Amino acid sequence: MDVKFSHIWNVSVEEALQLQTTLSRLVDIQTPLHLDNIHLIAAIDVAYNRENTEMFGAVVLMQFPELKLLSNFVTRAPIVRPYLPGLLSFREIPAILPVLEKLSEPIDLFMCDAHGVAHPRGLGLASHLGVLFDKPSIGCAKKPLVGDFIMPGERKGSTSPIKLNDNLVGYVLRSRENVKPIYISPGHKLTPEDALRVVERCIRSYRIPEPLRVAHQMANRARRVMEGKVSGIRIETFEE
DNA sequence: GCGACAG
DNA sequence: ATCTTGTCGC
Ligand SMILES: [Mg+2]
Repeated sequence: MDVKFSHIWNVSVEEALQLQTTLSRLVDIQTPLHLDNIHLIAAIDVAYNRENTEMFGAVVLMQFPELKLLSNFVTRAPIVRPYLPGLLSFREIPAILPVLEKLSEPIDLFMCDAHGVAHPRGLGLASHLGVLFDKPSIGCAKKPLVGDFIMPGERKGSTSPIKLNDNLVGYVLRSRENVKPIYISPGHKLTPEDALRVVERCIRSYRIPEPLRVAHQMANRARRVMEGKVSGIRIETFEE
């Protein structure tokens, strides 16, 4: 899979903010998505080691709408930037970029554990990734970042709009009855309603949509398996 | 100046 | 995000 736009990642905070503003002009949340043409979803998540020195990324390919796990790709990368609210994409995208560029499968849509346009400058991680690869993307976060909204009803399926400066940027969705809701916003190439529809169809029995739930598990599994190892060689330590 | 603040 | 066992409620 090739990127449409590419830019350096080791930039200063000021440059990162400027890049977001520039790239946000390319974001499209107007063009409707034809659900019938969506067959392959790539869900992405990243896990960290306890020392906060390494990231383990997972890209899970799931068949839609059957939600059948097709494949999983993992990566390992050093943490080079601290976490700053609003700049998450500059920290996590570099870790998974290598895998995505090597993928040959025809990805129809990205689902990310982050926000899309519900972001201070309209370019959350999901939007950033969507623009770079020129593909539809959805942001599905566990906590709000910006925007105004009221809590949806306690019943599964209840929703409430998220507004940012009078603009609709997403929906809060109660994916499970009496359980904290999730925050959905389009990343790129689909509308807020489309993003909500896709996520709703990805909810199986848990709060987190199946693709992201599995990606989260795979990222953590990769950490368990790989951390402590060096270039594929198992290192064992024994006490005196 | 204060509070908010994805992962 | 990560550190962690039991406990309460649906
Ligand atoms: Mg995550």
